[in-house]
Amino acid sequence: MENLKLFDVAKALGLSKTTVSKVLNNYSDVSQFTRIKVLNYVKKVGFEPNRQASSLRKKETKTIAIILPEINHDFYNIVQEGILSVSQKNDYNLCVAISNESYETEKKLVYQFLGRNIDAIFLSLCNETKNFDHLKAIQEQGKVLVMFDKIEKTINCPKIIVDDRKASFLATEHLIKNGCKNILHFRGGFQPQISIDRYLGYRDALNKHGIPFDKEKVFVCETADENNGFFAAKKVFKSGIKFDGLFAVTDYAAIGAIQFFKSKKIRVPKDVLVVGFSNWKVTRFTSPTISTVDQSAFLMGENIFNAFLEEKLLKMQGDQPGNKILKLPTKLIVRESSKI
Amino acid sequence: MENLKLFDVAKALGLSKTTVSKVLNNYSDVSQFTRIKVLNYVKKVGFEPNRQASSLRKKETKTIAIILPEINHDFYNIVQEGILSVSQKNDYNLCVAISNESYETEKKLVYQFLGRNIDAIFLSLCNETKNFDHLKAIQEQGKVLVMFDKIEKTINCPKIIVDDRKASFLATEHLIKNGCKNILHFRGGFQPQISIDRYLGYRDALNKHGIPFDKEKVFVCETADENNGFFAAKKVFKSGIKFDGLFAVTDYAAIGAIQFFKSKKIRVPKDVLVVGFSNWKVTRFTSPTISTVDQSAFLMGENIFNAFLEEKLLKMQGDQPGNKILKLPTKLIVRESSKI
DNA sequence: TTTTTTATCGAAATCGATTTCGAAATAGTT
DNA sequence: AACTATTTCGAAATCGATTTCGATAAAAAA
Repeated sequence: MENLKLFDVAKALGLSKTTVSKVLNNYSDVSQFTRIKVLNYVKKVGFEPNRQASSLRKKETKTIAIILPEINHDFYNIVQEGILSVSQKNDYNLCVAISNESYETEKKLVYQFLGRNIDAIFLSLCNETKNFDHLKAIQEQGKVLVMFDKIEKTINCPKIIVDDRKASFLATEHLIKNGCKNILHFRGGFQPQISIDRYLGYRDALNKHGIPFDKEKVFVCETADENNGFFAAKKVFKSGIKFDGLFAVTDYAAIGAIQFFKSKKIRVPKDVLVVGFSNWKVTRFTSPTISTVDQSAFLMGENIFNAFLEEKLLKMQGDQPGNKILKLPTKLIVRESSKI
Repeated sequence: MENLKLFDVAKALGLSKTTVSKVLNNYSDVSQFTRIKVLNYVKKVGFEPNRQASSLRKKETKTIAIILPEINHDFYNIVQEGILSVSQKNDYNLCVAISNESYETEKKLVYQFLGRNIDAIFLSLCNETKNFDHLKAIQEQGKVLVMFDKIEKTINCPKIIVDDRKASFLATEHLIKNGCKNILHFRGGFQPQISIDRYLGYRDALNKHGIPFDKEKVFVCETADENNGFFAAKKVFKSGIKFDGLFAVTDYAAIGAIQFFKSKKIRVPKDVLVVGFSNWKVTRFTSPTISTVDQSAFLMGENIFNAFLEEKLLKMQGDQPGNKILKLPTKLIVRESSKI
């Protein structure tokens, strides 16, 4: 609480700054007796070494940055909560920044954070990011990069995602098992991996159950929001394609579609079963409530931070960055929109 | 992008570190000629002074912390977005932490951040916080404190809120003007100011329109979430109180109430008009869609950061912390739940 | 021309820790 | 007892900037 300095502590104990600092940094050349004396005193007076001075010398800021494409987003919020739950315990600070789905901003933020010597960057890519030099820069500067959710496979770093493909397979299979024969898929853009994987999972399920794939039933929702979903549904409707199920790449796309269906008196789930993706809070409150895939976001957050800790160890041993892809389990949540 | 140091820049230009640093810090004792030479070179090679070294000397970290009661919360998300929109421009970093509505955590976080010499703390209080010593500590350490949303009036610092009382007055008046004579109010706890103000706004409206206040019609929803709203509605129902309108302290309380009403075939808005508070995303997607009060969260975020900048100026002039309360405008958003 | 101001620069001290390296004391070996 | 090895500690260098203060040169005043 006060503004004690290392020197004050040392003087009070009749020791040198060096020794006190060594205790605090777990050096071995301090006697047990002295160590305990120091620790007790430090605790008593609540001394904490000045962060800036320490960082300057140790080249470690105990601060990590997270760059998100959007902030008002249930999934990312809970991921953040998960990270904070572990990072706060480990005495790390978390700086948040938003790229707003803009590559330029993303790049700028990365370099900005590098200039501040953060220890690591946790990143979920923008949809439009195609150049990855800024990511390489992170590693060239000896900082840790952990990617999650929207990742880039060609970059060597730990990656935490959910098994989108399998989750989408299960979601689609759920529709099939509930009698759907003509299942629409509203997919995301062609860029982010998650969008591709969800599409592939959809196809996997059709395959397994011998339902012929019909590319007329797949619609691209670039931003995967409610308007996108609404207009995709409208297109489907106008084209006269037969359908009795919909697997949407996000909950918002599903919501948009359902809004359109309502406007045309197409009943959900009577006429068409709908499953979304992400388990956004909203889906519990719409009517009908919407079936969806829960991505265990909190768990993802915890794993992101832990991956960072592992990576730090690797680096201390002089190893190259790890390249594990951790695929977390998902859970299909069945609600009214897909209950027959 | 490189790891240049002040010394490298100085050497390259045939100057001393001192002079280069002076240019970068706008000292007056540098000739125009030298100044331009330095600035050009610095820009060319992209030199940025080491943050930790600079902070150590200047005692300014260009980092601010925001402590929120919850994170997965539309209002706080957008406030955060607003802050970031200005802070990123001003070259500040924003560290986020969550108190989880726990006083102990809030206190711990404050002291933790103080230990890291952040320049300011932006804080929305926990509902349970009754002791404010940790807030005083912020100011005693010469750091800036800005409170918003859930504030404590007795602490001297800039405060940014919306005019909860007036907004609630307008929301309630809207119900009255639409014919409601028996208006319920689901209020928050007795602690946070916003909860009190919303309650007072409700009473103001009744007063103005000559509707007698009936305390039987007010129910406390401590956590103001959907369960709270549900059970409050249940209590109302069981008690047999007559009602034709509901003004709820939060959108979630409103949602919970509507869910209960549905279960009892009480129709919204036919039998009862409902208005919530906060304009959460959800309210656009429920059915009926829910009338609510928009709090201009983004604007609040911008104002929080600007208040910090002003405060910094005051401090430089040696003045005491300001004590302005800035009340931002709100907007009543009428949707299906209160349309007759 | 001499003296005083003013403009411009840099050497060195400083911020507050960490780390290197050597000294002193103690323990262990022959 | 003499010598080596091991503990335990602290003086001083270091991290990379900022700031103080004094030196020099140039301009202004006498």
